Amino acid sequence: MSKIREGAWTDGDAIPAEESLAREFGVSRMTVNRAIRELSDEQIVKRIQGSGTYVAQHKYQSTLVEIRNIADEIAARGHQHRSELHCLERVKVGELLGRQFGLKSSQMVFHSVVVHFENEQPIQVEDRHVNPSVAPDYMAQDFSSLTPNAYLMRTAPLQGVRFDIEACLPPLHITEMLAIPATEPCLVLHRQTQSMGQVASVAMLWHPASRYRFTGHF
Amino acid sequence: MSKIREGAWTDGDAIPAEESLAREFGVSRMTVNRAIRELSDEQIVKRIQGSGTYVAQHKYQSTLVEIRNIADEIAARGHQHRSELHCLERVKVGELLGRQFGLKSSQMVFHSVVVHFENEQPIQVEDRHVNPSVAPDYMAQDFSSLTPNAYLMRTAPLQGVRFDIEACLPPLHITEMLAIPATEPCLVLHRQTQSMGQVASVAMLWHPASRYRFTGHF
DNA sequence: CTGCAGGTTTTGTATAGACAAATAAAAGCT
DNA sequence: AGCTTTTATTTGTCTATACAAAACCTGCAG
Repeated sequence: MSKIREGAWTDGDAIPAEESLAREFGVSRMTVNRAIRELSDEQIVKRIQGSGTYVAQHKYQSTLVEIRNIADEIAARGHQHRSELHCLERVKVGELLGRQFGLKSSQMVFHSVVVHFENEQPIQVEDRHVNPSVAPDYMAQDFSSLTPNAYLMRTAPLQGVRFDIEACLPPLHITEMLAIPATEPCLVLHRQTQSMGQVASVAMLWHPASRYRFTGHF
Repeated sequence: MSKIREGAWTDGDAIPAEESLAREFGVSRMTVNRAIRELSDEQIVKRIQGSGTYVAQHKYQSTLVEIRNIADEIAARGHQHRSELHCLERVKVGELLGRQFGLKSSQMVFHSVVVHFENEQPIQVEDRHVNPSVAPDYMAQDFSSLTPNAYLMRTAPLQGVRFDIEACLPPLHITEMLAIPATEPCLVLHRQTQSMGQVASVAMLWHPASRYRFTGHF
């Protein structure tokens, strides 16, 4: 019953009351209520109890990119996923990373580098540092069968994520792992996850520009 | 009536039927129905007509990037926005773009190139093609005071957006407009907007890697 | 055992009615 | 006029009922 969408009410203010709409369309008020409530959920109209409902002028042009676990993403495309562990070690966190973790620069964290393949083509280098107080058994995992991401997800309840996406010319060792020429830029996703009140993990995800893009629709 | 949220049903499969929940909590089935429908909207449970409702095990680690109008974005940072019109013309749409618009390759579309500045530093090249049947007055606008984006938003009701983000080494004329060296990659946002059942606009937004990133949190 | 038919369960949707809560407008008082 | 009180309007929520649609289960026939 939402033929109201195409309705030419496109303006800044009021639309008829529920009761009159119900009479007009020959349906009950509950039905109109639900229809309008759904429009309200979609930010298309704004309802004010006691006053009326108004069409929302903003209609944000906000489009959204969804960022998921790389293994799930590849599986959703119906492709084959494989990963290669290049490095798994304990290292000093250092100054810059220490600030992100909220640790002293001399403290130790886990560090892993995993290359993810989609149909045997390298598509992501996952360079990750993990807070040992959140995932003490990190070093004992078999990351060829379970991605670090999936392990952390099941081990530590995710509380928050901060991330940003940038373009970058990759350093040499990244170009080698991705098997790309040194002149090809990368899409880099930085992701910092929080769990149990601490920074659980700081990851840099490198994707070759020629083989990867973030995509979405609305 | 959604004290079901904290409920310790956290598992992979089924929860009681609406009727039994209604009896248990002493409310009507409609109320239970609405409560569960809202949980379903939030992807917390999955409902299958004729079968039952199941708690969704995924609980996606989906983090979201929001993409907005560049002028609003800069204003939100408290910085000064200015734009420079480099090109405004009618051109043949060509084959590749024609497919995106759903037009024959000989038909004409509007084309504009605008450079956006944040605090007098070039931060985005907006290369845009517009379907004249959606915005016939496009050429008559003053794009130094109003961004093409904002004009289209107010002229044509936005129905859908498709986009993707990629890293790219820019062509020469882009590097000149952005005042960056030829070796610096760009973050490119392709955006295709739909309005009134047609493709209204196809835009390529070029950002210098050193001065721009998409960012978000959750 | 297999396959089909029919009945049962469960969600999806619509209806009419009732009351609460918030806002807006009108009336009344000083 | 300015303020308060009352009244009306409008949305928010819940109830009890009814039927449709999809999935599941059971029993029967072959």
